[in-house]
Amino acid sequence: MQTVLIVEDEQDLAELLAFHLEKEGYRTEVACDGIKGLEAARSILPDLILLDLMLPGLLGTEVCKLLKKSEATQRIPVIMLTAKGEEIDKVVGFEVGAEDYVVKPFSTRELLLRVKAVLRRSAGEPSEGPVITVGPLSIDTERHQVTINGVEIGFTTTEFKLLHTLVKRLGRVQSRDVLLRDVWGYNFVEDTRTVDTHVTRLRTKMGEAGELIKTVRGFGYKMETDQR
Amino acid sequence: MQTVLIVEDEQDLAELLAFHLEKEGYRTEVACDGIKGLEAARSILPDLILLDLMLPGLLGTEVCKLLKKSEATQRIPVIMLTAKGEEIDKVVGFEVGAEDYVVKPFSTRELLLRVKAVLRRSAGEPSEGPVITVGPLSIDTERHQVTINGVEIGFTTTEFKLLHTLVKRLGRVQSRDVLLRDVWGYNFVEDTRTVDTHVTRLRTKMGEAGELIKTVRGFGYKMETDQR
DNA sequence: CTGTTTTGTGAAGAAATCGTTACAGCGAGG
DNA sequence: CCTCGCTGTAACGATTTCTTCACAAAACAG
Repeated sequence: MQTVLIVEDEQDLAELLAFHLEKEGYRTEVACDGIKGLEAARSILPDLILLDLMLPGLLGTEVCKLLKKSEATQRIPVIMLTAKGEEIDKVVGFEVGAEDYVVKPFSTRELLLRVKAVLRRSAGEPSEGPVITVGPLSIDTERHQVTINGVEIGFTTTEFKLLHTLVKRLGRVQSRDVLLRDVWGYNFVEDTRTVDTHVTRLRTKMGEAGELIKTVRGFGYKMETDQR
Repeated sequence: MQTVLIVEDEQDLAELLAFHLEKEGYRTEVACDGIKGLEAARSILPDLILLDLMLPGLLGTEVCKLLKKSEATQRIPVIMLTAKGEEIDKVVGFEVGAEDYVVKPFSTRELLLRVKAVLRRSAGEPSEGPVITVGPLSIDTERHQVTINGVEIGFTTTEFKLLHTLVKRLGRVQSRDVLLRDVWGYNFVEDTRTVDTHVTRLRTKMGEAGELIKTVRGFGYKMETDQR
């Protein structure tokens, strides 16, 4: 059985989360501020942490950074809970190293899906460090720097986030919907070519490495694994 | 056929929703206030409830809480309809255990998509992992990849969905109607050879493994279990 | 064995998706 | 107030993919 640590100061919400997660068969622990969250994480070593961004005592982002610094807790995946308008950019840009994030108010369904997805994944793959490399492409999430064959390339914020999201989910197809939600923060959109346009821009800037981004017709895009 | 209960006091909206849902092939029931909604839910046990937040008589949140308390209705998913500005911030759906929520004014399309998503999930194909294997055939839904004896084969969107559906329901015959509904999203169709054509293409691309797809004359197609 | 129904299949027109370019709005920084 | 860079949208082909249709093949019933 897997354990989920919930770090959230609104008691109601924390309880609800715990309720739903337990209904799905997870064991849960709750901590109501940043410090306690950190302590709890270190002592019980949960399989996943749901971390509120706005916390009394110690901000969620700080907690997350600290977790990622320590050997013991480094590999525990973190899903950030953010209110709309809070500095999602930082979380997404991944100066913080969270696996995923969800914007409040969110639906039970969505959160549970993400929890499941993250847990399923973390079973196999090691969670990566601050620098991710795919073939000739290397992206440093802390510095917001991308190099291809050692040459640094300038990307805009949106481009970087898009690229990062694709790389982070290496090999897995991301639908336009998902990308719009995770990169752009749109909650619901019908039919836009925005993603396509940005992919084109990415590919152009990436030169040859642009071919790493593969179109999956009818579904979305994915970053090619370099193994071949 | 699945039933959706609509609990909404604005008659116009309720009718509009009912109309669209029926067009999509669902049966609908309408209740115009909280009390009646609760009664209806208990007597007809719908597969899904669309629940307005602001209801005369009994607030939507209360209705939802009560539903979740009772054994019989506990598992019925609820989608909350909330007006903008209503205390969504309190994560309306959450405190009360709703599966999802939609903010008014919403597009019909959006609502329908959510309804489908929720129902699909609760109708529960066994929540399979990302990779399914049958004999020499292996399909990875996350990567959108199919391999036969280790060799990757390219499938188009529809082909992939069709194959996935057949594999998901291993050994069970799927009628053309069902396939058209689940793969193509068509609701009412008469006599089309589209499915046949696609099955042919699947078989061709699959080579020897194509024999795994069996024709059940007069009924439809099924994916053979590999034991023999 | 024969007639009838159902399924397989190839080709061609119809439709959908995607890549790309151009452009206008917006905001930051001078 | 102006300029410049970033973004999202629209538009237009170019392809790819889907659907339909016609006919062949196979299964079935009597």
